[in-house]
Amino acid sequence: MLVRLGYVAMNLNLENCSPSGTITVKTFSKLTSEEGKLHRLRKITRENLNNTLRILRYNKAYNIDVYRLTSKLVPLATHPITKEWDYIGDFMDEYIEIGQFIKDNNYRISAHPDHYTLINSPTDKVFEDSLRDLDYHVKLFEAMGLDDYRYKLVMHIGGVYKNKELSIERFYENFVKLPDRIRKRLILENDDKSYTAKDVLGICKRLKVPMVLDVHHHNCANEGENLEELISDIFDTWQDEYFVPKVHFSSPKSQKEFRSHADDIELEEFCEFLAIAKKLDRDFDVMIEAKNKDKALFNLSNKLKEFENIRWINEGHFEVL
DNA sequence: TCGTGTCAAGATCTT
DNA sequence: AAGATCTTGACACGA
Repeated sequence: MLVRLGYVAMNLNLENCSPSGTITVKTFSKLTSEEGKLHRLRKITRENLNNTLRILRYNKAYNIDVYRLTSKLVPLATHPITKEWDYIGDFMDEYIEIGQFIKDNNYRISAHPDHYTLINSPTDKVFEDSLRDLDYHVKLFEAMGLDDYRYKLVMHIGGVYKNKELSIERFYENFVKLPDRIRKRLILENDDKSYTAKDVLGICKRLKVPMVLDVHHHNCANEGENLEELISDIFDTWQDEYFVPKVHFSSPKSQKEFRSHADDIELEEFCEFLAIAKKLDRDFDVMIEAKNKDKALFNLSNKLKEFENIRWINEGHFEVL
């Protein structure tokens, strides 16, 4: 059973390498000339794209194949205030270079629109804004030349709006309404409050969409069902996919702040999950979601070296025997 | 330069 | 009905 590790957006080992630089609307609005505004947006975007490439090269050096792009690559991209700006056309060369690097190395790259993106909202405006945000993510992937069967966007189901059943129905309705080029990118993840792994599994089966299992979220929100009984079906949602199943993993910050992410990954917990997954013996990828980002990945990976039943291949790959 | 309040966005909980 | 909270990294501003 081969397992690959990945991390999210930021790299803490590289200095001055944020891929998420931005500007506030307030500051942006204070700029007087159109030229100055454009200059500022372009400067930030150029730095973000450059730093993304630096991170990807770093990943290459350390054999890390799995990585999530930040949603903040382009500052204020979906805000009406920048509507006139062609953030794709202005950086076509950079997008192509990043995309080519990803494809040349056969990396598994994803993105995760944030929790304001809610396609099951009963409010039209919220749905429209969400559509614009999804469109932004998809445009970036398209500009990078990343196809829709390998390069996915992970999304949650959304709000409950006092009636879960109706809200799931509205999710189905709005999901099929999405343009093909957006819908085909989407895969779904259980959240830590509203939609449990069991809920999302049902939705994924019906829509024939792969499910990302978030182990920590499952521990936060479940109705007594355990992973052993769900994981086989969850992994089966990846049957026809190019990549193996993907799992998100984080550890609770504390007993009191259980839902918050800890700095690092708790080894024991992680091994418990490996034992559950080992029963299926299917390869899968793990997205490490810890405050210490890449450092948390290395911390975990180094500890796994010590185990007899693990054949450590490199920082980003190991085999469970 | 550093510390801290604030920031595009929605939902949900609290009052 | 209005306001606080969630959650987050980074900005922005004032000391």
